[in-house]
Amino acid sequence: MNQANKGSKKGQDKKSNLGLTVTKEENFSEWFTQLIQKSELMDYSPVSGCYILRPRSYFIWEEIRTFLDAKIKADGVENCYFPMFIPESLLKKEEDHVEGFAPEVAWVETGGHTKLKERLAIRPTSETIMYDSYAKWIRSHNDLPLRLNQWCNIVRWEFKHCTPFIRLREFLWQEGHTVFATRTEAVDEAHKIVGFYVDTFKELLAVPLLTGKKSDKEKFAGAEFSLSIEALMPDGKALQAGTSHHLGQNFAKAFDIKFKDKDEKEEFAFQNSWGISIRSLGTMIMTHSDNKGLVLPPKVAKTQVVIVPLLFKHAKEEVLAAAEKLFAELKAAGIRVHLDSRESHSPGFKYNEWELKGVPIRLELGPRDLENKKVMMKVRDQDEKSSVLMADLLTAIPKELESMHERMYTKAKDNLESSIVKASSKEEVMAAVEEKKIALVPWCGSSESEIAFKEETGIQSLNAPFDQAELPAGTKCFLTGNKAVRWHLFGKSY
RNA sequence: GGAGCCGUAGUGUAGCUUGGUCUAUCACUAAGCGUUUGGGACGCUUGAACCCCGGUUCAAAUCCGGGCGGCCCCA
Repeated sequence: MNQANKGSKKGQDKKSNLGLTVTKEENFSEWFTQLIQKSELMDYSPVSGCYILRPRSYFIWEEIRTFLDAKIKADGVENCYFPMFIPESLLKKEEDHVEGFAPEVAWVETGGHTKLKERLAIRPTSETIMYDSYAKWIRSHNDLPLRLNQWCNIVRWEFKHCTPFIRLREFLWQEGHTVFATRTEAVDEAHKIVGFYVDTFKELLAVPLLTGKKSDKEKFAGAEFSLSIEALMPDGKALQAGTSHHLGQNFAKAFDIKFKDKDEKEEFAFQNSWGISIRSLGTMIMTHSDNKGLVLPPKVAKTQVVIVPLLFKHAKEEVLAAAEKLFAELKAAGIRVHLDSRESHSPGFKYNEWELKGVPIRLELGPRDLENKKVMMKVRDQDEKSSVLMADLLTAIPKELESMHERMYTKAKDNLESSIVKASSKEEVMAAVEEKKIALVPWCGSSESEIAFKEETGIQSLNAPFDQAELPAGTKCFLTGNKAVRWHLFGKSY
């Protein structure tokens, strides 16, 4: 590497490369890269843009999946699995859709040594292959609604620079594809799904979101409209963390998804598609972590509590026995606990290591503590340690985990809210972005104005917030000076 | 879509300008043993590297071409 990561930190051993060697503030992207590698979340693979999810991060994805899966199933969605290969002819059925995805589709052209008659796309998203089947399955209004979801991987061959968890060539996601007899039902569902996503991010990841409608330029290829959840990262860039698209009858017409209604009249169906991806992890990591390493929301931490026994020669046996007893008790209470009784490392080393890995609570147990029937407790997002009676731990720990989650969410929410500034001109928007903020502006919504502005400044539309304050009569668009039709968020985006 | 920088053990690096003395530097790390352990312990021992392909040359980590990969800036 170069100078960028040579920067040493005061208060830290100058020789050690074990911890982070840059701060979040001075070099955000280097900080992120070091963080996710050193905390053993992720590693690079031999293929550019394709990354390895190690157990510590895959666990988080599994938790997200379990949580959201339960929500959508309770709402009536069923899981399924479609093939990852899509014949070229199918992919081309909806015009806007192909046009949107064509530049980044990866193709399979040979099987063994034989050239295929028709090349196969590796799914960049599954609308086309799923709707081909939907057309066969849906005959009558009795077949509706059809609400399927799949958890899978997809491939989009990005040519921009890839970033682990954020922009990848292959990634994990869920994609829901639903079909309704009426527009109202479909539109209602599209909004309901956004609510599920907001809950998931809040309850599990402690990440607050901006919910709203995408501009015409930024909407999904082939959609009538797209709803999105956006998070704000510490470098001032917004990150689209999930989307819920209402497809209207566009795909139904292209794929001939028709049903007979009660009057025996044939109608095209109304559809939605919606998804969140592994990107949610990137959002969470960037939002909470600090210069000591990861800070994991307790609910998704693979290890919630680590016990570090202080093994002095004179009292090793007693301390170790007490630590093992404590470990067994916490485990029995359903807490994900790890006992670090390695004798090859000093306690200080272990403290730093577990902080780097983001473990929410550390318990230190030494001879002095043992005498007093206490342990030292350190919560990851707090500076001070506290001494807790062992007898109180089983109630204290769940409480601490809960309040840590609350603090993380509140801190992120305060930051998000203070980062939105109202603006009424190009210059004000640019100034806001310069300060790592995002701007709420009155806008006319025209794609031409957005394209030109993005070309000039790199600033784009994010979404139009659902809770819209009323626009004062005669408010002008911040770009064109024409009549503004809504408030819209603008900023830099990943 | 354009411009630039870079690629040496697991990590960070020295060496490249001016080819040879490189049997490749230093630190961290890893493994083993011993002494240690309340915020990144210490000693000894042992491991481990020139991105790939081609070219120039008596000789390539070093020069040239291509590829692959990484970083970063602009749009």
